[in-house]
Amino acid sequence: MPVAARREQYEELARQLGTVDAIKRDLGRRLPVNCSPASVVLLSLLRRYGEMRMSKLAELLAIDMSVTSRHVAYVAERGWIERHPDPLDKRSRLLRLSPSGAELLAQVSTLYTETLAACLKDWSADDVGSLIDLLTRLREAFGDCRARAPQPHGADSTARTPA
Amino acid sequence: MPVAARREQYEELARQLGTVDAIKRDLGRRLPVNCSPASVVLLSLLRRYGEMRMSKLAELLAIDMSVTSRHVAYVAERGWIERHPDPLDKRSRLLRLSPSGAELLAQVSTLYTETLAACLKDWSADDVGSLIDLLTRLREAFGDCRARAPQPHGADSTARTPA
DNA sequence: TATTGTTATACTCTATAACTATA
DNA sequence: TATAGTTATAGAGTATAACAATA
Repeated sequence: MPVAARREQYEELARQLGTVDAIKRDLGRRLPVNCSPASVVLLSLLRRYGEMRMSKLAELLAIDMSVTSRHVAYVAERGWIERHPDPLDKRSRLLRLSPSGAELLAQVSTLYTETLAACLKDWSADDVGSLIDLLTRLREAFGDCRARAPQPHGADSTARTPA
Repeated sequence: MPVAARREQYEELARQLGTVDAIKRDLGRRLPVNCSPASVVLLSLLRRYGEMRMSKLAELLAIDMSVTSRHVAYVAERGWIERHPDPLDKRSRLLRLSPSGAELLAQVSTLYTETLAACLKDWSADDVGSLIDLLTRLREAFGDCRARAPQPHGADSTARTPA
C-alpha cells in the first residue's frame, strides 16, 4: 500500500473515531436518573472483572486515579458498590458490585440493548462481532503503545498523576 | 442467533465504544498548543466538505449550534477559518478553511499518522479499512435512528436547542 | 522515602435558555 | 411568526497538584 494512501486511511480513522462521541451521548441520554455514563462503565467493569482496588479500576478506565476516586464516591453514595477493607494493605479498600448495583446494570443493559437493536436492526451478528473485535484490538494496540512510549507531556504509563 | 447472545453482544459493543475516549484523549495530547481536538474535527470537516454555514457544521458535528458557535469563534480568532457574508441570507455567514488552517491540518495529519502508524504497525490495511467502514456505518445507523425516533428528553432531529 | 487514595482547583466540552437580527 | 446565530450559565468529565495515612 502506498504511503499516501495509508496516511489518508489513518486520517479517516481519526475522523471516524471522533464521531463515536455523538453515539455515546445518545446512549447516555437514555440512562436512568442519577446514573451517569461514567457510573455505568465503572459498574460494568466491577461486574466483569470482580472485586478490585481503586488503582486497578483507574487503570482499566484509563483515567487518572483522582477522577476515579470521585466516580467511586458517587456510586458508593448511591449504594451501587460496597467498599471493604483490604486485608493486605490498610491504605486500600476493595470495591465490589452490590446487589442494587447489579440490578441497575441489568436495567441499563435492557436500555442499551433496545437502543442498539433499533439502530442496528440491519446489521448481521458478524458485523457487530467484527466491530467489537476491531475496537478491542484497537484499545489493546493503544494500551501497548502507551506502555512502551510515554506521553510527550510527561505522563507515564500508570494511571497516576505525578505529584 | 439466540436473543441472550445478541443482548450480550450489544452490551460488549457499548463497553468497547466507551474505551474509544481514552484513545481520543491520547491523540489529543499530541496536538500543537492552542489547537483543541474540537478545532481539528471542525477544520477537517471544512476541508472535506468545503464552504458551509454554521447550522450545517453543527449537524455534521452532531452537537448543538451554541457549542458549534463557540468552536467556530475560537478557530476564527486564530485565523484558521474565514467568514464571508452569505449572499442568500444576511443572518448567516459562510465558513471556509483558510490557508493557515490548511497548514495546521497538514501538521496534525502528520502527528496523527505517526501515532497511529506506531500503534497499529501490526495491522493490515484491510483491518484499518474494515474498522473505518464499520464506524462509518455505525454513525450512519445512529443518524438514521435519531432522525426517525426523537430523543426521550424532547430533542428533535435537528441540531437546534428548542428555545 | 514511596505509595494509596482524597480533595481543591482549573480546563474542555456540551446543553439549556434567553437574546439579536433577519426572513 | 419562524429561523440563524450569539452569549450566559450550568453540568459532566478529566488533569494537575497538594495532602493524609500507611507501607
